[in-house]
This record gives sequence, structure tokens and C-alpha cells, in this order.
Amino acid sequence: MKPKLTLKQIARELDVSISTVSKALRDSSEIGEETRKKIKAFAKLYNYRPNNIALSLKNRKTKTIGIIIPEIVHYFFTTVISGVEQVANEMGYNVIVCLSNNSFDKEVLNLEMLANGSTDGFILSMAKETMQKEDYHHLTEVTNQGMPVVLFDRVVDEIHCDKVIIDDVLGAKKAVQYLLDKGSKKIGLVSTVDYVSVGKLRTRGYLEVLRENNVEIDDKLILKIEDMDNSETEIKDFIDKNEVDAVFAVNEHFAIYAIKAIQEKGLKVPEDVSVIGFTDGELSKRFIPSLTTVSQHGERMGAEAARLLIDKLERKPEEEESYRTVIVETNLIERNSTKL
Amino acid sequence: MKPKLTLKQIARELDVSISTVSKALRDSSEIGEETRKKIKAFAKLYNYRPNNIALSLKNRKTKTIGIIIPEIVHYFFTTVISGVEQVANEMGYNVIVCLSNNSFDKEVLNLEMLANGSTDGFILSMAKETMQKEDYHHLTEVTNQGMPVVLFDRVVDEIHCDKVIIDDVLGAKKAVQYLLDKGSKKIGLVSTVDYVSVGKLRTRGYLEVLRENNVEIDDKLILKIEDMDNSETEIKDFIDKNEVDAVFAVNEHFAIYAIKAIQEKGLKVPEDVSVIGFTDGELSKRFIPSLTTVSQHGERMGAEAARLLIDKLERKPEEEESYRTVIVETNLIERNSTKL
DNA sequence: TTTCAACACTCAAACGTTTGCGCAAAATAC
DNA sequence: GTATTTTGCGCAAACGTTTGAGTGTTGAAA
Repeated sequence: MKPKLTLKQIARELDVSISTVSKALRDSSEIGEETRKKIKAFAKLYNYRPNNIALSLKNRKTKTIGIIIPEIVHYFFTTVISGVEQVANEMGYNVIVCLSNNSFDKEVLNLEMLANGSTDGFILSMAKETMQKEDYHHLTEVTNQGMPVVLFDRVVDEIHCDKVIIDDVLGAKKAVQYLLDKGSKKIGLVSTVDYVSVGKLRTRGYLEVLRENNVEIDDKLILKIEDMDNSETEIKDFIDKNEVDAVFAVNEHFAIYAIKAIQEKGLKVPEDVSVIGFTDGELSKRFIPSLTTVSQHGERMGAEAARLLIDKLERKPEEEESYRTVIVETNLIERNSTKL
Repeated sequence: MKPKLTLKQIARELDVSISTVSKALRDSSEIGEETRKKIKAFAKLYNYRPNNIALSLKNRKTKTIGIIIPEIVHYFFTTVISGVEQVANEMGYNVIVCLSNNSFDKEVLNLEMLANGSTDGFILSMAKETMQKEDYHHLTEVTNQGMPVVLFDRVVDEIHCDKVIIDDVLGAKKAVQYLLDKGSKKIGLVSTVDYVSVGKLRTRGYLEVLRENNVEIDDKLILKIEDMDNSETEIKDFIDKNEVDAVFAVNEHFAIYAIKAIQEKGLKVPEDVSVIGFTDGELSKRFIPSLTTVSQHGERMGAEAARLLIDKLERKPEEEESYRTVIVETNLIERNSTKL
């Protein structure tokens, strides 16, 4: 058990000063050829690596970015992390992951914890509770201290920072237009309550397309789930009571609950009813029938977010502030839950 | 944009020395009542928080643990992270997540990166490539430096450290015994090649139970998948060619490919053929029919791993070294892919 | 021989903390 | 009034780096 080599030890061992060692290892011209070689050889032999913490303190940057997400046991978020990680690692950054579990308090705690020197900046998707409370002081505080923040997916206008989102309205429009094009007339919508921004936006897309195509909007065909834990039975009720020839669901789970309900009603997917989901996860790919979905490209979002953040971090302070919002395109992935 | 308060600034502002500020904030009896109150009030007002990096350097501990996993877009690993995070946060630790993408080189890189002061210890599940190469020098090097490591799931005997695993043999035995109890006679096995330790162990469990029950072992009923990318067609072939009344698959995906193949063959699950999987993920729960599986309790494994690690970290150095292996129990979760 | 630049190296400060020790002034004891 | 203790605070070192300024030695130019 050898406790990690430091510059000081090398210096003592080789009978030179600490700064000589440091400079030799960084190929400074101040150090003579011979000494430099000797020091480098020694360092290599004993596998010297500079201490990151000391470097962080000196340079006032940690080369670490924090990512705070509502939950990790969730396909979309894992793909985002994956994207962040890839770009971050390429650029020599580490990634600290924290979970808010959709709790406002834990989000605040995590942010405070990491803001005290542990990370250079944040990538964050807001907790549901935070969006309900509309309390963003913890975020503004962090940005006020000069730490860059990139928001993704769950985003609010009140916070001035870089953002990475998808065009939820457009994504929904693509999906519903597709259903109309395939001949569907009565398209049901399974969405969430409006304070969840994505639910609201996707609902708007649904409504817009119907209007653009002069299809009458029937409020009875719109279901807004309040209680996530009870979504399965709510959806079953909805399907049982209404006659639809297509369903657009704002996420994977709602989509497969809809399919279950439709099948239990004695109808077939996609022959009798087409179903489209949102967010392309494991479930969509493997389910039988596999789901036609609007893909959300989490990995790309993560990569974009990381790029935005690192850009800010490595920019000279002279350059003026400006905030960008990157919109990642959605695609409709055609599979077997919609008729051809 | 105010750039973060330090002890030095408080000291200057209040016209006392840095050490006085530090001591006052830590309620040292050396500091007079009045000064202490004044300093505390000031610190509170301007929301002083000690700099973590400086503390890390001073205390030679970071209160951060690193977790390196083969991939994150994978239900089991996310549940593990979730478990680690929970315990770590409770104990005041942060979690750095790194992905090896099953690559030996990236595992080494990540480990080196984090070992230079960024973390106090590691929780790790080995990359597939590492297990093939059987090269563990990067791990032994880290443990030699006195950094605790906890291995989970993919584990090897060669490395001396704490471990968290499930009893794969027993889990498999439970599953196969269950099938036998329900009257299955010809039980197929869909496993992986033997260098993946879990595949080997689960296969052993399958074989043991059959022997214990005096059921003849038919090698034709055992499929070992070589190429993961081609698993679906391999499984389809296997099901088409063999007559089985039950299938035990060593993971979720294999299980649902088996179900697909069975259904395409014109048979019904579970009426004609029962299927049991391993690892309880999203897919198992939502698939139709939902899957009977051996649950792996990732969250519990993560929590155990975190506890083991933090235990080591906070133990006095005098106490002697000893390594524990925690075996997390598996349960059979009965759902709809097996007959009642 | 003196002067001065070039060379090769060391010193010391800084990043933000914590903490043992020293020291002055005030409070107490004699 | 002096001697001693107590109180309240500051100094400086340490954690492991980097880096500008300083220093001593050499060799060559004047």
C-alpha cells in the first residue's frame, strides 16, 4: 500500500526543488536537459499523476460537470446521460450525477452541494415539484454566481440560460398528421395535466393539426391524466367509453396501456385502431406490436447540452453573454402499431 | 454576478483574521461571544458556504464515490445507481458516474481519471472486455493505493475487495424448479457463452435442478448465444427446431424473443409454453403477457455496495482489513408468462 | 579583468481551508 | 502593585499544485 506519489516526494528523492520537478514534467525550457530527463524517468517509473483536487483548487476549475435529473430509472434520461458523458469525456470532463427524485427540496440540496466548488457548471432537467411551485431561486442563485447552467427537456422561460429542447408541438403535429394521412378520423389523445409542460405542448400540437385539417375537435376524445399511479385504469375507462380509430399518447406507457385496453375491448392494433406514442424507449421497440413513436433523441440532447455547457466554460470572460436554445429534431419512427 | 464568498473576504470585511472567521463559524471556544455572533450573522447574511475543493485538499478526502458501469441505458444498472445514490446522499457523499461502454480501455481511463484525488473509492461492475481479457491490473493498482473498491454483479475472485452479488445459481434453480413444479417436462435454456459469469452460473443452476429432480438433460435444449446482435434469430431458430413446454432465459430480452418465436410458431404463452426470464425490468412488467422473472433487486445491491464502501471509508485505519461478500436474495415474481 | 547575458535552478505566493501554538491584554490572585 | 491566569485573537503551516520573480554559476564579449 503506497500512498500516491506527489511532487514533493519526487523532489526529495531526486534532491531538487518542487518547482523544478513541476517544471520538468511540464517541459519548461527553464530546466536543463539532463535534470528533465531524470525527473521524467522517475515520474514515469513510479507512475506519477498530478492530484486533481490540488489542480482544481489552483485553477479554480474542476473539469467536472453536474447533471441533475428527476429520476434515473427512466429510459429517456439514461440516454441523455449517455450523450452528456460521451461529449464530456471527449473534452476531458467528468460527470457527477445527482437525482432529485422529482422533489424540490432534493433538487435544491443537490444544487447547493455541487455549487460549492464541486462542479464548473450544471445540466439540469427540473423536478416536477419545482415546476409546480414555480420557485427557481436556487437556479438563479447559481447562475448569479457565474456558474453556467443548461436546462433540457423540462424548461421554463423565467430562467435565462442555454436550453436544449425538442419541438414538442411539432413532434405531436407530425404524429397526428401521420394518423390523419393514413385515414384515421377519430383520434383520441392521452395526455397529462397542463402544468407538465410537455403535456401541454403536445396537446397543443394535437389541437393545431386537427384545426389545420378542418377536423372537428371533440373534447371527449381528450384524456388528461392527473394521477400517474392510476393511469392504467383511467386509460382503460377512456378507451372503453369512447369510439376511436386512432390514439396519440404523450408517452410510451400511456401508449401501451391504450393498446392493452383496446385489445381487451376486443379490437386489434393496428387493424382497428392505430396507436402512436412519444419517446422512443425499450418498450416501444420490443412491445408486440412494436410502437410507432415520435423519437426524442435523448442522446443527441445530452450531447448538445454538454457542448453548450463546455462552450460556456471554456469561453473567455470578455466575450459577451448570450443564451442559446437548441431544438433537437424529432422523427416519426414507423413500426407496427399503425396501419400502413 | 458575485463570485462566491470566502473566509478571506469575510475576514477583510469584518477586520479580523481568517482563522478567527474559521473558528467562529465552527463554534470554537477560542472566539469571544460577540465576535462569533457578528461573524456568523455576516456569513449567514451573505450565504457563506465553505469551498468543497479546499476542504477536500485539506482533509484528503472528497466525500465523493465513483461508480463505473458498463452501460447506463440498461434498467438493471439504473436501479443500482439509484440505490447507491440514495445511501450515498444520506451519508453526505456525492456520486460520480462513469461509463465503460464495456470497453477495457475506457474502464482503465475512467479509473485512472478518478483515482487521482477525485473520489475516495469505487463501486464497479466490470466491462465485458475486461472479463474476457482477465486483465485486472488497473483495479489492483487502485486497491494497492489504499482506495477501497466494491465490485458488484460482474465479479471475479482474483480481486480482493468487498463484493455484492446475487446467488445466480440459486436464482436459476428457483426458476427451473418452479417450472418443474408446474408440470413442465421439457425445459429449454437460453443462456450466454460461458465467459460471461452470470450466464455460466445460471446455466449451472439449470443443470443442478434437473439433476436433483432426475430429469434427463438434453443438450439440444440448451442454447448459448454467442453474438448478442444476432440473438433474436438464433432464438427463433432454436424455438422452431425444438419442442419445449417451458423456456428459462437468462435475461429479459432473450425471454421476450423466445415468446415472440413461440407465438410465431402458432403456440401460446403460457398455455402451451411457459417462459421465465431473469432480471426484473420495465419490459418484464409491461410486456403482454407480463413476464414471470427472477428479480435481481438492483436498488438493494446498489445500497449494499454503497454501505460497504462508506463503511470502509469511514473506518479507522487501525482496524484490520477484511473483505465481505454480500449476497442479495433473488425472488421469483410470478406473472402471466407461466401457467398457474 | 570586468561586465553582462544566458542558463539552471530555487523561493515564495497563491488557490481556500483548518488548527496548534504564540502572544498581548484583561482579569484575577497574592 | 506585582505575579499569574484567563480570554480573545492572530500567525503560520499544511494539503498539492503552478508560476513569476529572484539567485547563483557559467561562459563569452568588451
